Amino acid sequence: MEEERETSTMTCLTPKDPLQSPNMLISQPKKETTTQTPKTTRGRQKIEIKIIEEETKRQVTFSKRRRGLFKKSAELSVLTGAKIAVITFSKCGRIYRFGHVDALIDKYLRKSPVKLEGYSGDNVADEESRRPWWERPVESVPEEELEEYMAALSMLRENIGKKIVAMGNDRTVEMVPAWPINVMGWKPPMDMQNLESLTDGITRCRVGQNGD
Amino acid sequence: MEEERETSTMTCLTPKDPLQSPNMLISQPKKETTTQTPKTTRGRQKIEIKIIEEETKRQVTFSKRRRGLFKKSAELSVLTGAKIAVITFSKCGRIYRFGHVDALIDKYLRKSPVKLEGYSGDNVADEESRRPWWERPVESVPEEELEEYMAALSMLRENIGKKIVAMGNDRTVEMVPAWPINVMGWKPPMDMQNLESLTDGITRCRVGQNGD
DNA sequence: GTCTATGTATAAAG
DNA sequence: CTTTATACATAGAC
Repeated sequence: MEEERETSTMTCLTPKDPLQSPNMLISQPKKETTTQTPKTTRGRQKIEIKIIEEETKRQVTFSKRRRGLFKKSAELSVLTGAKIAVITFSKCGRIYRFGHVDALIDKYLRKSPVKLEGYSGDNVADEESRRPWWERPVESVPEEELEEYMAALSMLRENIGKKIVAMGNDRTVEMVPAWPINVMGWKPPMDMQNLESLTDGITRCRVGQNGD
Repeated sequence: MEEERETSTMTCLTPKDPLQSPNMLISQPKKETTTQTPKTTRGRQKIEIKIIEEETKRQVTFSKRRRGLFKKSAELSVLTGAKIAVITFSKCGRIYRFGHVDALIDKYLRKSPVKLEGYSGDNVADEESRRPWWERPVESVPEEELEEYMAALSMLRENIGKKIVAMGNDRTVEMVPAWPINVMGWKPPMDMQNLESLTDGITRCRVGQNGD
């Protein structure tokens, strides 16, 4: 059964060869048999890694590949004992999660403090503005400022994380950058590059060694 | 160059065939040539998805598969325009991240409120205990309570997220559970099952449609 | 890190 | 959803 494989694998994969004509595969009569197995599909086709414009096709791909990604995550998790969280925001607005995202986010935020940028909260009523913004009751924050307020509160929280780290947990290990991979011919997608970089303050951090 | 492929691919993959003797592959002389290409490796071997006990092997696998996972994440991201964040806590304590984790965590926390459980803060000095705990200066929180304080602050923040949702952003889309995949014969790893479930309060949420 | 052989994911079609 | 054929990931050895 495997006998012919050897001959084939030698010719099957030649990654250096750019494959000049991908679709000539179906037009070639391979055997002398006249009933040459009508080849129901062309099999998995090579695709370029760029945005799939066609809506339906994109959704199918998203669905298939998200499954695959989560399966890989699960396997990696089991094989190596690593804890993994994956969050996916689909283009049309759905969130898909893998792993105990909330628990791991919590763990992550505690161990990876980021820079604090001030939130002034100028627009609140006078009677509240005497207190620092983060001590004011949530209700006094104008609705249109809520998102900004939350971001600031988030950073406050992360700052506390920094304080905790400073308090003695600051044994360090290296942290890889957000885009560690360097696939040939591949670059980070534009929309990711454009996101604000909250990671500027992150260089090194430590997570617990025991019970990890 | 591709001509021989057809003959080979027909015999290459027969997933239904359990492959009764995996190591007979190397002992079989495939051709009549006496110099039968000594088969330098056995190729990729099938492995069971369970913890790899051997330290070195586990680290190699972690490293290879984490790369693979990040590459898949990048491809999915580019192909479908999805935004993806992956956090990996290796067994020995390293954090590896993919994507703009912090920005997406922030987005995630804003859109996915979880239940608030009280943090009483009983141990603070008297002069501060008149204010609600979350309005007290961080410095007044005893060091040993900091972690608990942070968790509570986190939940407060998420509660604000809930308020935002209630304020008119509550168009809903389905959220999948943390373990959506159902691979045959596969179950979530024990250590993930044991993590506290902060997701109890999460059922549905909405993320922005435009500019997403 | 690289290489090889093979297991697995998945594009296209039903 | 399932099937098919093929592209791609990766286990094992260096």
